[in-house]
Amino acid sequence: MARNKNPEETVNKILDVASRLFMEKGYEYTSIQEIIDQLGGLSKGAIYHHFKSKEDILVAVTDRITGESNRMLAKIRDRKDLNGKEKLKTIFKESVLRLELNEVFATAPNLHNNSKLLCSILYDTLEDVAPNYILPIIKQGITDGSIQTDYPEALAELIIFVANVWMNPMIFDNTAAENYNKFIVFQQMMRGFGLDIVDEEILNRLQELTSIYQSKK
Amino acid sequence: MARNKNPEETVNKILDVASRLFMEKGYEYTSIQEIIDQLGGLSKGAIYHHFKSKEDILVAVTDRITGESNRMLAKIRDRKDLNGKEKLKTIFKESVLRLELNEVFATAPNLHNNSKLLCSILYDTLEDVAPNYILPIIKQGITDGSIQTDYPEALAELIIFVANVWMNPMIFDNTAAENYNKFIVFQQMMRGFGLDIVDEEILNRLQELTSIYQSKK
DNA sequence: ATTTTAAATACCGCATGACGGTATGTATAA
DNA sequence: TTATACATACCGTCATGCGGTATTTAAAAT
Repeated sequence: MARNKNPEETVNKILDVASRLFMEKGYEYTSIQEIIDQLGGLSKGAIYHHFKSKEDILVAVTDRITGESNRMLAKIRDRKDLNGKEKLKTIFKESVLRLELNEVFATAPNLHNNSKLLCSILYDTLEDVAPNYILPIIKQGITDGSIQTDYPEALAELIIFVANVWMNPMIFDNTAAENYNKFIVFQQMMRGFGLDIVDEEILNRLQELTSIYQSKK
Repeated sequence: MARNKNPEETVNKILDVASRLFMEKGYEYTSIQEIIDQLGGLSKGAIYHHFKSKEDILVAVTDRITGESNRMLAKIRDRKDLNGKEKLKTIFKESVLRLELNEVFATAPNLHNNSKLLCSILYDTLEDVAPNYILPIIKQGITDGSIQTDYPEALAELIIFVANVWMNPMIFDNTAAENYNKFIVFQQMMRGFGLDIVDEEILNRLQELTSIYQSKK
Protein backbone atom coordinates (compact mmCIF):
# COMPACT_ATOMS: atom_id res chain seq x y z
CA MET A 1 0.00 0.00 0.00
CA ALA A 2 1.16 3.45 -0.84
CA ARG A 3 2.48 5.58 1.90
CA ASN A 4 -0.18 7.72 3.52
CA LYS A 5 0.36 11.45 3.68
CA ASN A 6 -1.72 11.54 6.88
CA PRO A 7 -0.36 8.83 9.13
CA GLU A 8 -3.05 9.68 11.66
CA GLU A 9 -5.58 8.17 9.30
CA THR A 10 -3.67 4.90 9.35
CA VAL A 11 -3.44 4.97 13.12
CA ASN A 12 -7.16 5.57 13.37
CA LYS A 13 -7.91 2.77 10.93
CA ILE A 14 -5.82 0.40 13.02
CA LEU A 15 -7.58 1.52 16.18
CA ASP A 16 -10.99 1.15 14.54
CA VAL A 17 -10.37 -2.44 13.58
CA ALA A 18 -8.56 -3.33 16.80
CA SER A 19 -11.28 -1.70 18.84
CA ARG A 20 -14.01 -3.70 17.17
CA LEU A 21 -12.14 -6.98 17.39
CA PHE A 22 -11.11 -6.46 21.02
CA MET A 23 -14.75 -5.81 21.87
CA GLU A 24 -16.17 -8.68 19.88
CA LYS A 25 -13.63 -11.39 20.58
CA GLY A 26 -11.63 -10.11 23.50
CA TYR A 27 -8.08 -8.76 23.54
CA GLU A 28 -6.26 -12.03 24.11
CA TYR A 29 -8.28 -13.88 21.52
CA THR A 30 -7.56 -11.32 18.83
CA SER A 31 -4.31 -11.88 16.94
CA ILE A 32 -2.27 -9.18 15.26
CA GLN A 33 -2.76 -11.10 12.03
CA GLU A 34 -6.53 -10.79 12.31
CA ILE A 35 -6.21 -7.06 12.72
CA ILE A 36 -3.98 -6.95 9.64
CA ASP A 37 -6.41 -9.04 7.60
CA GLN A 38 -9.37 -6.82 8.39
CA LEU A 39 -7.30 -3.74 7.72
CA GLY A 40 -7.17 -4.47 3.99
CA GLY A 41 -3.73 -4.16 2.45
CA LEU A 42 -1.81 -3.04 5.47
CA SER A 43 1.08 -5.06 6.82
CA LYS A 44 2.55 -6.07 10.13
CA GLY A 45 5.35 -3.58 9.65
CA ALA A 46 2.80 -0.79 9.43
CA ILE A 47 1.26 -1.72 12.75
CA TYR A 48 4.57 -2.06 14.51
CA HIS A 49 5.64 1.23 13.03
CA HIS A 50 2.77 3.02 14.76
CA PHE A 51 2.49 0.88 17.88
CA LYS A 52 5.32 -0.64 19.81
CA SER A 53 3.36 -3.68 20.97
CA LYS A 54 -0.03 -5.32 20.98
CA GLU A 55 -0.58 -4.06 24.50
CA ASP A 56 0.22 -0.56 23.27
CA ILE A 57 -2.71 -0.87 20.89
CA LEU A 58 -4.95 -1.81 23.80
CA VAL A 59 -3.84 1.25 25.72
CA ALA A 60 -4.66 3.45 22.75
CA VAL A 61 -8.04 1.75 22.36
CA THR A 62 -8.98 2.28 26.00
CA ASP A 63 -7.76 5.86 25.84
CA ARG A 64 -10.10 6.46 22.95
CA ILE A 65 -12.97 4.88 24.88
CA THR A 66 -12.38 6.86 28.04
CA GLY A 67 -11.28 10.02 26.27
CA GLU A 68 -14.67 11.33 25.29
CA SER A 69 -16.13 10.51 28.67
CA ASN A 70 -13.27 12.26 30.43
CA ARG A 71 -13.71 15.43 28.38
CA MET A 72 -17.33 15.54 29.50
CA LEU A 73 -16.28 15.03 33.11
CA ALA A 74 -13.69 17.79 32.88
CA LYS A 75 -16.22 20.20 31.42
CA ILE A 76 -18.65 19.66 34.29
CA ARG A 77 -15.90 19.62 36.89
CA ASP A 78 -14.73 23.07 35.76
CA ARG A 79 -18.12 24.75 35.61
CA LYS A 80 -18.57 27.75 37.90
CA ASP A 81 -22.36 27.81 38.12
CA LEU A 82 -22.89 24.58 40.09
CA ASN A 83 -22.08 23.45 43.59
CA GLY A 84 -20.46 20.09 44.25
CA LYS A 85 -23.61 18.09 44.69
CA GLU A 86 -25.18 19.59 41.57
CA LYS A 87 -22.09 18.66 39.57
CA LEU A 88 -22.35 15.04 40.68
CA LYS A 89 -25.99 14.99 39.69
CA THR A 90 -25.17 16.53 36.32
CA ILE A 91 -22.45 13.97 35.71
CA PHE A 92 -24.77 11.03 36.26
CA LYS A 93 -27.45 12.57 34.10
CA GLU A 94 -25.01 13.30 31.29
CA SER A 95 -23.40 9.89 31.52
CA VAL A 96 -26.73 8.18 31.16
CA LEU A 97 -27.96 10.43 28.37
CA ARG A 98 -24.77 10.03 26.37
CA LEU A 99 -24.66 6.27 26.70
CA GLU A 100 -26.71 5.48 23.63
CA LEU A 101 -24.72 7.88 21.45
CA ASN A 102 -21.60 6.05 22.45
CA GLU A 103 -19.77 3.98 19.89
CA VAL A 104 -18.81 1.49 22.59
CA PHE A 105 -22.42 1.01 23.52
CA ALA A 106 -23.32 0.42 19.89
CA THR A 107 -20.96 -2.51 19.46
CA ALA A 108 -22.42 -3.97 22.65
CA PRO A 109 -19.30 -5.68 23.87
CA ASN A 110 -19.43 -8.32 26.54
CA LEU A 111 -16.46 -7.86 28.79
CA HIS A 112 -16.95 -11.14 30.59
CA ASN A 113 -14.22 -12.86 28.61
CA ASN A 114 -12.11 -9.79 28.14
CA SER A 115 -10.09 -9.53 31.28
CA LYS A 116 -7.45 -7.19 29.91
CA LEU A 117 -9.95 -4.62 28.69
CA LEU A 118 -12.01 -4.90 31.85
CA CYS A 119 -8.98 -4.36 34.04
CA SER A 120 -7.96 -1.36 31.98
CA ILE A 121 -11.34 0.22 32.59
CA LEU A 122 -11.31 -0.79 36.23
CA TYR A 123 -7.95 0.71 37.06
CA ASP A 124 -8.60 3.75 34.91
CA THR A 125 -11.72 4.36 36.96
CA LEU A 126 -9.88 4.26 40.27
CA GLU A 127 -6.55 5.76 39.29
CA ASP A 128 -7.68 8.48 36.91
CA VAL A 129 -11.40 9.22 37.05
CA ALA A 130 -11.76 9.12 40.84
CA PRO A 131 -8.82 11.35 41.82
CA ASN A 132 -8.89 13.72 38.84
CA TYR A 133 -12.58 14.27 38.21
CA ILE A 134 -14.76 13.11 41.09
CA LEU A 135 -12.47 14.04 43.98
CA PRO A 136 -12.16 17.75 43.04
CA ILE A 137 -15.93 17.95 42.81
CA ILE A 138 -16.39 16.37 46.23
CA LYS A 139 -13.79 18.68 47.71
CA GLN A 140 -15.64 21.63 46.23
CA GLY A 141 -18.84 20.22 47.71
CA ILE A 142 -17.25 20.11 51.14
CA THR A 143 -16.18 23.72 50.77
CA ASP A 144 -19.50 24.99 49.46
CA GLY A 145 -21.40 22.93 52.02
CA SER A 146 -23.33 20.75 49.58
CA ILE A 147 -21.45 17.54 50.49
CA GLN A 148 -20.49 16.26 53.93
CA THR A 149 -17.70 13.76 54.41
CA ASP A 150 -14.43 13.38 56.26
CA TYR A 151 -13.03 11.03 53.63
CA PRO A 152 -13.34 12.66 50.20
CA GLU A 153 -10.81 10.37 48.49
CA ALA A 154 -12.44 7.15 49.64
CA LEU A 155 -15.93 8.45 48.92
CA ALA A 156 -14.94 9.52 45.40
CA GLU A 157 -13.52 6.09 44.75
CA LEU A 158 -16.50 4.23 46.12
CA ILE A 159 -19.05 6.23 44.15
CA ILE A 160 -17.34 6.01 40.80
CA PHE A 161 -16.31 2.40 41.36
CA VAL A 162 -19.86 1.32 42.01
CA ALA A 163 -21.26 3.46 39.21
CA ASN A 164 -18.69 2.66 36.53
CA VAL A 165 -18.03 -0.98 37.29
CA TRP A 166 -20.81 -2.60 39.28
CA MET A 167 -23.57 -0.81 37.39
CA ASN A 168 -21.88 -1.12 34.00
CA PRO A 169 -24.14 -3.20 31.74
CA MET A 170 -21.16 -4.04 29.54
CA ILE A 171 -19.38 -5.70 32.44
CA PHE A 172 -22.24 -7.49 34.12
CA ASP A 173 -25.08 -8.42 31.86
CA ASN A 174 -28.17 -8.69 33.96
CA THR A 175 -31.74 -8.45 32.83
CA ALA A 176 -33.27 -4.98 32.56
CA ALA A 177 -35.19 -5.64 35.78
CA GLU A 178 -32.08 -6.70 37.69
CA ASN A 179 -30.26 -3.62 36.51
CA TYR A 180 -33.10 -1.35 37.54
CA ASN A 181 -32.87 -2.77 41.04
CA LYS A 182 -29.15 -2.10 41.02
CA PHE A 183 -29.81 1.52 40.14
CA ILE A 184 -32.30 1.92 42.96
CA VAL A 185 -29.92 0.38 45.47
CA PHE A 186 -27.26 2.76 44.17
CA GLN A 187 -29.72 5.61 44.70
CA GLN A 188 -30.25 4.43 48.28
CA MET A 189 -26.54 4.21 48.83
CA MET A 190 -26.04 7.78 47.63
CA ARG A 191 -28.86 8.98 49.87
CA GLY A 192 -27.09 7.29 52.76
CA PHE A 193 -24.19 9.66 52.08
CA GLY A 194 -26.59 12.59 51.94
CA LEU A 195 -26.36 12.73 48.17
CA ASP A 196 -29.82 12.73 46.65
CA ILE A 197 -28.59 13.00 43.07
CA VAL A 198 -30.41 10.18 41.28
CA ASP A 199 -33.94 11.15 40.33
CA GLU A 200 -36.82 9.34 38.66
CA GLU A 201 -35.96 10.68 35.23
CA ILE A 202 -32.45 9.23 35.30
CA LEU A 203 -33.72 5.90 36.60
CA ASN A 204 -36.27 5.59 33.81
CA ARG A 205 -33.77 6.55 31.15
CA LEU A 206 -31.34 3.98 32.49
CA GLN A 207 -33.93 1.28 32.34
CA GLU A 208 -34.74 2.09 28.72
CA LEU A 209 -31.09 1.98 27.81
CA THR A 210 -30.55 -1.36 29.46
CA SER A 211 -33.34 -2.80 27.34
CA ILE A 212 -31.85 -1.34 24.19
CA TYR A 213 -28.45 -2.72 25.09
CA GLN A 214 -29.82 -6.18 25.79
CA SER A 215 -31.66 -6.29 22.48
CA LYS A 216 -28.51 -5.39 20.58
CA LYS A 217 -26.67 -8.44 21.74
CA MET B 1 9.22 -40.15 36.92
CA ALA B 2 7.43 -43.12 38.33
CA ARG B 3 3.73 -43.15 38.10
CA ASN B 4 1.99 -41.93 41.20
CA LYS B 5 -0.56 -44.21 42.80
CA ASN B 6 -2.39 -41.15 44.11
CA PRO B 7 -2.93 -38.88 41.12
CA GLU B 8 -4.50 -36.31 43.41
CA GLU B 9 -1.06 -35.68 44.86
CA THR B 10 0.25 -34.89 41.41
CA VAL B 11 -2.67 -32.60 40.70
CA ASN B 12 -2.10 -30.82 43.98
CA LYS B 13 1.60 -30.44 43.30
CA ILE B 14 0.81 -28.89 39.93
CA LEU B 15 -1.69 -26.53 41.53
CA ASP B 16 0.77 -25.59 44.26
CA VAL B 17 3.42 -24.55 41.79
CA ALA B 18 0.98 -22.95 39.35
CA SER B 19 -0.70 -21.09 42.17
CA ARG B 20 2.54 -19.60 43.38
CA LEU B 21 3.75 -18.65 39.93
CA PHE B 22 0.43 -17.12 38.89
CA MET B 23 0.49 -14.99 42.02
CA GLU B 24 4.11 -13.96 41.76
CA LYS B 25 4.44 -13.38 38.03
CA GLY B 26 0.89 -13.26 36.78
CA TYR B 27 -1.00 -15.84 34.75
CA GLU B 28 -0.04 -14.65 31.32
CA TYR B 29 3.62 -14.27 32.18
CA THR B 30 3.87 -17.81 33.51
CA SER B 31 4.60 -20.47 30.92
CA ILE B 32 3.67 -24.12 31.20
CA GLN B 33 7.36 -24.91 30.90
CA GLU B 34 8.13 -22.85 34.02
CA ILE B 35 5.54 -24.82 35.95
CA ILE B 36 7.13 -28.05 34.74
CA ASP B 37 10.63 -26.91 35.68
CA GLN B 38 9.60 -26.05 39.22
CA LEU B 39 7.66 -29.29 39.51
CA GLY B 40 10.83 -31.37 39.43
CA GLY B 41 10.70 -34.32 37.07
CA LEU B 42 7.20 -33.99 35.71
CA SER B 43 6.53 -33.53 32.04
CA LYS B 44 4.35 -31.45 29.82
CA GLY B 45 2.29 -34.47 28.95
CA ALA B 46 1.57 -35.07 32.61
CA ILE B 47 0.10 -31.61 32.98
CA TYR B 48 -2.04 -31.97 29.91
CA HIS B 49 -3.21 -35.30 31.19
CA HIS B 50 -4.64 -33.72 34.33
CA PHE B 51 -5.68 -30.36 32.87
CA LYS B 52 -7.10 -29.75 29.46
CA SER B 53 -5.56 -26.32 29.07
CA LYS B 54 -3.56 -23.64 30.78
CA GLU B 55 -6.77 -21.78 31.47
CA ASP B 56 -8.16 -24.91 33.08
CA ILE B 57 -5.31 -24.74 35.58
CA LEU B 58 -6.25 -21.17 36.39
CA VAL B 59 -9.83 -22.21 37.08
CA ALA B 60 -8.63 -24.92 39.44
CA VAL B 61 -6.32 -22.45 41.16
CA THR B 62 -9.06 -19.91 41.74
CA ASP B 63 -11.39 -22.65 42.93
CA ARG B 64 -8.83 -23.63 45.52
CA ILE B 65 -8.41 -20.01 46.59
CA THR B 66 -12.12 -19.38 46.95
CA GLY B 67 -12.88 -22.83 48.29
CA GLU B 68 -11.74 -22.32 51.86
CA SER B 69 -13.41 -18.95 52.05
CA ASN B 70 -16.65 -20.40 50.73
CA ARG B 71 -16.69 -23.18 53.28
CA MET B 72 -16.48 -20.56 56.00
CA LEU B 73 -19.31 -18.62 54.41
CA ALA B 74 -21.47 -21.72 54.14
CA LYS B 75 -20.89 -22.57 57.77
CA ILE B 76 -22.06 -19.16 58.93
CA ARG B 77 -24.91 -19.06 56.44
CA ASP B 78 -26.30 -22.32 57.81
CA ARG B 79 -26.07 -21.49 61.49
CA LYS B 80 -29.37 -21.50 63.37
CA ASP B 81 -28.41 -19.31 66.31
CA LEU B 82 -27.96 -16.00 64.49
CA ASN B 83 -30.29 -13.63 62.69
CA GLY B 84 -29.42 -12.24 59.26
CA LYS B 85 -27.70 -9.10 60.44
CA GLU B 86 -25.64 -11.02 62.98
CA LYS B 87 -24.52 -13.43 60.28
CA LEU B 88 -23.31 -10.58 58.11
CA LYS B 89 -21.38 -9.16 61.02
CA THR B 90 -19.89 -12.55 61.79
CA ILE B 91 -18.83 -12.99 58.19
CA PHE B 92 -16.93 -9.74 58.11
CA LYS B 93 -15.27 -10.46 61.42
CA GLU B 94 -14.27 -13.97 60.38
CA SER B 95 -13.04 -12.81 56.98
CA VAL B 96 -10.80 -10.24 58.56
CA LEU B 97 -9.53 -12.56 61.27
CA ARG B 98 -8.74 -15.33 58.84
CA LEU B 99 -6.94 -13.09 56.39
CA GLU B 100 -3.50 -13.43 57.90
CA LEU B 101 -3.79 -17.21 58.15
CA ASN B 102 -4.53 -17.32 54.48
CA GLU B 103 -1.98 -18.80 52.13
CA VAL B 104 -2.96 -16.26 49.50
CA PHE B 105 -2.30 -13.42 51.85
CA ALA B 106 1.08 -14.88 52.74
CA THR B 107 2.36 -14.84 49.17
CA ALA B 108 1.21 -11.22 48.96
CA PRO B 109 0.26 -11.23 45.32
CA ASN B 110 -0.26 -8.01 43.47
CA LEU B 111 -3.16 -8.46 41.13
CA HIS B 112 -2.56 -5.21 39.31
CA ASN B 113 -0.85 -6.93 36.40
CA ASN B 114 -2.79 -10.14 36.67
CA SER B 115 -5.99 -9.40 34.84
CA LYS B 116 -7.02 -13.01 34.35
CA LEU B 117 -6.80 -13.88 38.02
CA LEU B 118 -8.44 -10.63 39.05
CA CYS B 119 -11.38 -11.20 36.72
CA SER B 120 -11.79 -14.74 37.98
CA ILE B 121 -12.11 -13.43 41.53
CA LEU B 122 -14.36 -10.60 40.43
CA TYR B 123 -16.87 -12.73 38.60
CA ASP B 124 -16.74 -15.42 41.24
CA THR B 125 -17.70 -12.77 43.78
CA LEU B 126 -20.76 -11.66 41.86
CA GLU B 127 -21.87 -14.94 40.32
CA ASP B 128 -21.21 -17.31 43.19
CA VAL B 129 -20.60 -15.60 46.52
CA ALA B 130 -23.35 -12.99 46.21
CA PRO B 131 -26.25 -15.26 45.17
CA ASN B 132 -25.28 -18.40 47.09
CA TYR B 133 -23.96 -17.06 50.37
CA ILE B 134 -24.87 -13.41 50.96
CA LEU B 135 -28.32 -13.42 49.38
CA PRO B 136 -29.76 -16.23 51.55
CA ILE B 137 -28.53 -14.41 54.62
CA ILE B 138 -30.15 -11.16 53.54
CA LYS B 139 -33.38 -12.97 52.76
CA GLN B 140 -33.31 -14.50 56.22
CA GLY B 141 -32.69 -11.05 57.63
CA ILE B 142 -35.77 -9.75 55.86
CA THR B 143 -37.81 -12.57 57.30
CA ASP B 144 -36.49 -12.27 60.85
CA GLY B 145 -36.73 -8.48 60.70
CA SER B 146 -33.05 -7.70 61.19
CA ILE B 147 -32.53 -6.40 57.64
CA GLN B 148 -34.79 -4.06 55.63
CA THR B 149 -34.61 -3.92 51.86
CA ASP B 150 -36.85 -4.37 48.85
CA TYR B 151 -33.94 -5.46 46.68
CA PRO B 152 -32.09 -8.33 48.37
CA GLU B 153 -30.28 -9.48 45.22
CA ALA B 154 -28.87 -6.09 44.36
CA LEU B 155 -27.96 -5.34 47.95
CA ALA B 156 -26.14 -8.65 48.32
CA GLU B 157 -24.15 -7.92 45.20
CA LEU B 158 -23.28 -4.38 46.19
CA ILE B 159 -22.09 -5.31 49.67
CA ILE B 160 -19.91 -8.20 48.65
CA PHE B 161 -18.64 -6.41 45.56
CA VAL B 162 -17.45 -3.43 47.56
CA ALA B 163 -16.05 -5.59 50.34
CA ASN B 164 -14.32 -8.22 48.21
CA VAL B 165 -13.08 -6.08 45.37
CA TRP B 166 -12.87 -2.42 46.24
CA MET B 167 -11.58 -3.06 49.74
CA ASN B 168 -9.29 -5.90 48.72
CA PRO B 169 -5.70 -4.91 49.49
CA MET B 170 -4.45 -7.47 46.99
CA ILE B 171 -6.28 -5.73 44.18
CA PHE B 172 -5.73 -2.11 45.04
CA ASP B 173 -2.59 -1.40 46.98
CA ASN B 174 -3.13 1.78 48.89
CA THR B 175 -1.31 2.93 51.98
CA ALA B 176 -2.58 1.65 55.32
CA ALA B 177 -4.10 5.07 55.97
CA GLU B 178 -5.95 5.13 52.64
CA ASN B 179 -7.29 1.67 53.30
CA TYR B 180 -8.48 2.63 56.76
CA ASN B 181 -10.48 5.46 55.22
CA LYS B 182 -11.99 3.01 52.77
CA PHE B 183 -13.09 0.79 55.63
CA ILE B 184 -14.74 3.69 57.41
CA VAL B 185 -16.57 4.79 54.28
CA PHE B 186 -17.69 1.20 53.88
CA GLN B 187 -18.92 1.28 57.46
CA GLN B 188 -20.88 4.44 56.68
CA MET B 189 -22.32 2.85 53.57
CA MET B 190 -23.51 -0.16 55.55
CA ARG B 191 -25.05 2.12 58.17
CA GLY B 192 -26.88 3.86 55.37
CA PHE B 193 -28.55 0.53 54.68
CA GLY B 194 -29.35 0.11 58.37
CA LEU B 195 -26.57 -2.42 58.78
CA ASP B 196 -24.34 -1.47 61.66
CA ILE B 197 -22.09 -4.48 61.37
CA VAL B 198 -18.59 -3.02 61.27
CA ASP B 199 -17.29 -2.22 64.73
CA GLU B 200 -14.12 -0.65 66.07
CA GLU B 201 -12.48 -3.99 66.70
CA ILE B 202 -12.80 -5.07 63.08
CA LEU B 203 -11.59 -1.72 61.82
CA ASN B 204 -8.47 -1.86 63.96
CA ARG B 205 -7.70 -5.42 62.99
CA LEU B 206 -8.10 -4.52 59.33
CA GLN B 207 -5.67 -1.67 59.67
CA GLU B 208 -3.09 -3.91 61.30
CA LEU B 209 -3.44 -6.45 58.53
CA THR B 210 -3.02 -3.85 55.83
CA SER B 211 0.28 -2.83 57.40
CA ILE B 212 1.44 -6.43 57.57
CA TYR B 213 0.46 -6.98 53.97
CA GLN B 214 2.26 -3.85 52.80
CA SER B 215 5.45 -4.87 54.60
CA LYS B 216 5.41 -8.29 52.98
CA LYS B 217 5.66 -6.92 49.51
C1' DA C 1 -6.08 -68.20 46.32
C1' DT C 2 -3.14 -67.40 42.60
C1' DT C 3 -2.32 -66.30 38.00
C1' DT C 4 -3.60 -64.33 33.68
C1' DT C 5 -5.44 -60.91 31.01
C1' DA C 6 -7.65 -56.69 29.60
C1' DA C 7 -8.46 -52.10 30.19
C1' DA C 8 -7.85 -47.76 32.21
C1' DT C 9 -4.73 -44.44 33.77
C1' DA C 10 -0.31 -41.79 34.58
C1' DC C 11 3.23 -40.07 32.31
C1' DC C 12 6.91 -39.00 28.60
C1' DG C 13 8.78 -35.98 25.11
C1' DC C 14 8.90 -34.58 20.53
C1' DA C 15 6.29 -32.30 16.72
C1' DT C 16 3.61 -28.51 15.23
C1' DG C 17 1.56 -24.49 14.27
C1' DA C 18 0.23 -20.01 15.88
C1' DC C 19 1.56 -15.85 17.57
C1' DG C 20 4.08 -11.59 19.08
C1' DG C 21 7.86 -9.28 17.78
C1' DT C 22 12.22 -7.78 14.96
C1' DA C 23 15.51 -6.72 11.29
C1' DT C 24 15.97 -5.03 7.07
C1' DG C 25 14.62 -3.38 2.70
C1' DT C 26 12.00 0.11 -0.22
C1' DA C 27 9.30 3.78 -1.81
C1' DT C 28 7.42 8.18 -1.00
C1' DA C 29 6.86 12.67 1.14
C1' DA C 30 9.34 16.68 2.91
C1' DT D 1 18.95 13.93 0.76
C1' DT D 2 16.81 12.67 4.74
C1' DA D 3 13.14 11.08 7.50
C1' DT D 4 9.06 8.62 7.46
C1' DA D 5 5.52 5.12 6.11
C1' DC D 6 5.19 1.11 5.02
C1' DA D 7 6.47 -4.14 3.14
C1' DT D 8 8.74 -8.65 3.62
C1' DA D 9 11.11 -12.19 5.56
C1' DC D 10 12.29 -14.22 9.55
C1' DC D 11 12.96 -15.50 14.75
C1' DG D 12 12.00 -17.40 19.29
C1' DT D 13 8.54 -18.71 22.45
C1' DC D 14 4.68 -20.83 23.72
C1' DA D 15 0.43 -23.68 24.22
C1' DT D 16 -1.15 -27.72 22.67
C1' DG D 17 -1.55 -32.30 20.18
C1' DC D 18 -0.20 -36.82 19.90
C1' DG D 19 2.01 -41.40 19.55
C1' DG D 20 3.92 -44.26 22.64
C1' DT D 21 5.21 -46.52 27.27
C1' DA D 22 4.94 -47.90 31.96
C1' DT D 23 2.05 -48.86 35.84
C1' DT D 24 -2.04 -49.84 38.29
C1' DT D 25 -6.59 -51.93 38.76
C1' DA D 26 -9.94 -55.24 38.35
C1' DA D 27 -11.92 -59.04 36.79
C1' DA D 28 -11.64 -63.52 34.60
C1' DA D 29 -9.45 -67.93 34.47
C1' DT D 30 -6.99 -71.42 36.59
